[in-house]
Amino acid sequence: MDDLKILSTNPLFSNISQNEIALMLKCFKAVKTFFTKGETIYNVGDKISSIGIILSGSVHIVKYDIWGNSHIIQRIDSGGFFAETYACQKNITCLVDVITAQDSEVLFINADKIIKNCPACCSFHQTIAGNLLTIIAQKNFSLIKKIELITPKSLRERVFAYLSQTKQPNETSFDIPFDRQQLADYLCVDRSALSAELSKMKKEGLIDYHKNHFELKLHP
Amino acid sequence: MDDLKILSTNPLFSNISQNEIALMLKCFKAVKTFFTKGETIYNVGDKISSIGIILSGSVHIVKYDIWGNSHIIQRIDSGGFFAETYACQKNITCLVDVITAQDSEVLFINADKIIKNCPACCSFHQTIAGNLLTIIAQKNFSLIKKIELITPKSLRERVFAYLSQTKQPNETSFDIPFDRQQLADYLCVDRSALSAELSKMKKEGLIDYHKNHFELKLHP
DNA sequence: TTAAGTATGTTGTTATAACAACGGAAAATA
DNA sequence: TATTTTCCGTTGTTATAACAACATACTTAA
Repeated sequence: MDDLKILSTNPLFSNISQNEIALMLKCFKAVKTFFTKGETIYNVGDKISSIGIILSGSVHIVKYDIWGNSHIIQRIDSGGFFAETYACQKNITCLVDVITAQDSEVLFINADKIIKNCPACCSFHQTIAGNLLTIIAQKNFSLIKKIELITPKSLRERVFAYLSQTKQPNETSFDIPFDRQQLADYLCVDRSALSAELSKMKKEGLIDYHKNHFELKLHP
Repeated sequence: MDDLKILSTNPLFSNISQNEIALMLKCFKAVKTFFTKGETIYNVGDKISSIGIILSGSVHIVKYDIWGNSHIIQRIDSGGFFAETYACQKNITCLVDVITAQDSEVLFINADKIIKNCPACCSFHQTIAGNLLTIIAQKNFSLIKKIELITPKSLRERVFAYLSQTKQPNETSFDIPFDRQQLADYLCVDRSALSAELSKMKKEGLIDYHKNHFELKLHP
């Protein structure tokens, strides 16, 4: 069964064997549902209790602005999952739509089933609960770093924030994984303005760089 | 014992009685430690495995910029807790310092103890694990909303983002909990610029407001 | 090698928000 | 009520980044 192979690559099931996964899906009463392209899986306003894992296909997370225009804010492909933030909380309603981008198979797992132990108190049950916690904590961490990046108003501060996040401790010289346009998108600034600021910083002796290789010169 | 009363107000222990809390602390091998004012609880670079709950006193979360200047980014008072994001992940190191702002008593609970069930498989153990998950998911949610607020570059878009986050569905008229200065801080903009933009939007017929009461006029 | 295409840097203009400074209204206090 | 303080809006100036347009490498393919 191919589904188990896909699930075994999912961080939710890391350190759990395919045999154990199969057992858990029964225990969780997980439900596999087929959606045709363009179908809505979750709606704005929904109360959500299940995490969705994409077995095949892909979905879009769609957000509406105040004028009613829709914007795709995220695309999740086969093997990915969604709604974990919602499913772990009661009393909140969904702020986005989840819509299939193609014909898709989605596996739903009720978050309560993960949190509450089955009577058998099986060891892999603890593992998946811990995995879920770690996943959400990781997302938390990356959101915090993102906020640190875009909170500063000035372009120079954002560049410094990014460079200090990216560099390893005790290293001043390092490569970044973005080209200029990607870095500009990541920092939510204009590319040419970024280039201009970078070369200004180089002239002032604050940094040095060549292509993707950067160096911080903090004590000139 | 006053500690139990403080803990029972902590969201980590919601729906758990004081008697049960007392039992759990033993089960978790929770450690209470006294720190004098100015002592460092966690350092940048630390591997962290325990959540800290403040029984008395308060702590500062301190972040260093690239020049080595320190900034207090959060203050946590008695009853609050910290390091939950770090304690739920292995393989990451702490990016901040945690320093006591006054003489303080802190209770440390190893996150693994919460995740992994005790042999007794007690019911309140599940409750606290679920609480922890909910807390982190909630934080996640509020971080996402914060990012939505500060991602738009223009002041007007930020105002719209805030108003649409704050209004109830199917309501166009509502109160906001901030005065102008607080709202400006929340949106990371200048107060007078915010006032100017708001009155421009009112002139254009997009919104109406009086003090804290706002109305969205989307279809003029 | 030449040609085409892409990534990056540079310059000048413009829009926008920060900032400073002030005036008036409302609220709090005496 | 009188006085002080706080809050909010307004105006003008300035700094900054977006934007457009172009120049210059560097890459890739013909």
